[in-house]
Amino acid sequence: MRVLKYAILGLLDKGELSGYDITSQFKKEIGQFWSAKHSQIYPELKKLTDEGFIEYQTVIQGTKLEKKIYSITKSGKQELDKWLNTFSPIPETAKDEFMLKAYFISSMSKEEANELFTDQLIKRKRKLNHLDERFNELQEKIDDPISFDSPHFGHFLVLTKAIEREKGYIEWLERMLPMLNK
Amino acid sequence: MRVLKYAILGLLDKGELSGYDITSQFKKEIGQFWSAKHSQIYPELKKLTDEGFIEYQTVIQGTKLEKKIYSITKSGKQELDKWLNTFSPIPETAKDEFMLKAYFISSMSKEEANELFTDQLIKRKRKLNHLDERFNELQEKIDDPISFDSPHFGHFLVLTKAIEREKGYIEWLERMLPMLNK
DNA sequence: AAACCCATGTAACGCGTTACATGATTAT
DNA sequence: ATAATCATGTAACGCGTTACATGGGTTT
Repeated sequence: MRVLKYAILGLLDKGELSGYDITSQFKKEIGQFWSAKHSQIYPELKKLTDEGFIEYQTVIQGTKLEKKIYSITKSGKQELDKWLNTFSPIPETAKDEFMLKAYFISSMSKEEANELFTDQLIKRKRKLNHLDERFNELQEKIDDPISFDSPHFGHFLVLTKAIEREKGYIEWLERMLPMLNK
Repeated sequence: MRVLKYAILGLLDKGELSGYDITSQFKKEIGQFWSAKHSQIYPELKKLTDEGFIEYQTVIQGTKLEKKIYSITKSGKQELDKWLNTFSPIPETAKDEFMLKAYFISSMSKEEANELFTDQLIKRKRKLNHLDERFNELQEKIDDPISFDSPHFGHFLVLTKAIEREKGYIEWLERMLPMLNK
């Protein structure tokens, strides 16, 4: 399916970026739902350039350091739009290693299961706190209430969804934990 | 990380299975959170046998059809327990192609975004219905209320979590949709 | 007879991570 | 000076999907 291809096209449609910048983006906002390492990104950028979906200018940073600033082409924008307007089926499987362990709870003692779930709850709560902080930072940047036209609307969507995900996890863990305590 | 290794060990710790049976399991209960195709399972079974974590007997079905019934060894059970008792960090990224599209909402028109979100909502509701049906089927099999000791507790955990996941998705989509309508 | 399910395997290819490799620039 | 960050690439390996390949058993 080459999702990375579309992830890069989507990022470049927001603005010009270097390979390094793209790597950085995957560590931030969209990183909750998609990411890739630089070792995968650089070859993909080369491929997309060969295919004519993106192009670049070489820029000198300082005196020697070269960087390539990529931008999306008309052909690339068309390709992106095609993907954005494709309705895909929901994946059968959303892989989650913790839930795989949970499924095998009959292979654990009650104490072991309790520790596993408690550890997961702590980590999910910590993650929710981090996301809440980021949401507060976003709130300060936007003209409340946010709307479709805000340049931060995409960020708002992924942040609220990630927060929903963690809250849902926490709620479920807290609902299951009493069954592992007594 | 070889998660498939542990998925197979976990399944075999519940009972003896053929490669075909394991493939079937991934289409059912645990399929919401982990799965693999038979083309990946058969080589992995061979590898686990070589490593001494599982073993098999050949059984004749009918007159000619051979199948291999696998079971976990003591060494395999130890390996499984080690994994079950390892606390892993929450993954930074839980890949979700729909959310990647959502992040690129600024590349869509309001109408396109509305259609995308509406389509997703319909699909998530349909999935929730299927999961609810499966939950009702499970309810009939168990001595209500379910407890840690029930042989269906693992199934109960993954089903309730999958239902929570879909409900959370639906709730979030319904919260976002008004911003794409007006 | 045909369709569907049971049953096992391999081959080719693409996706993704870790490690290898190098060097410039900026902040402390 | 030193550490952190910016910047780009390749190599090796493992994971995962699609397709190729074969055949037996059961149900309609």
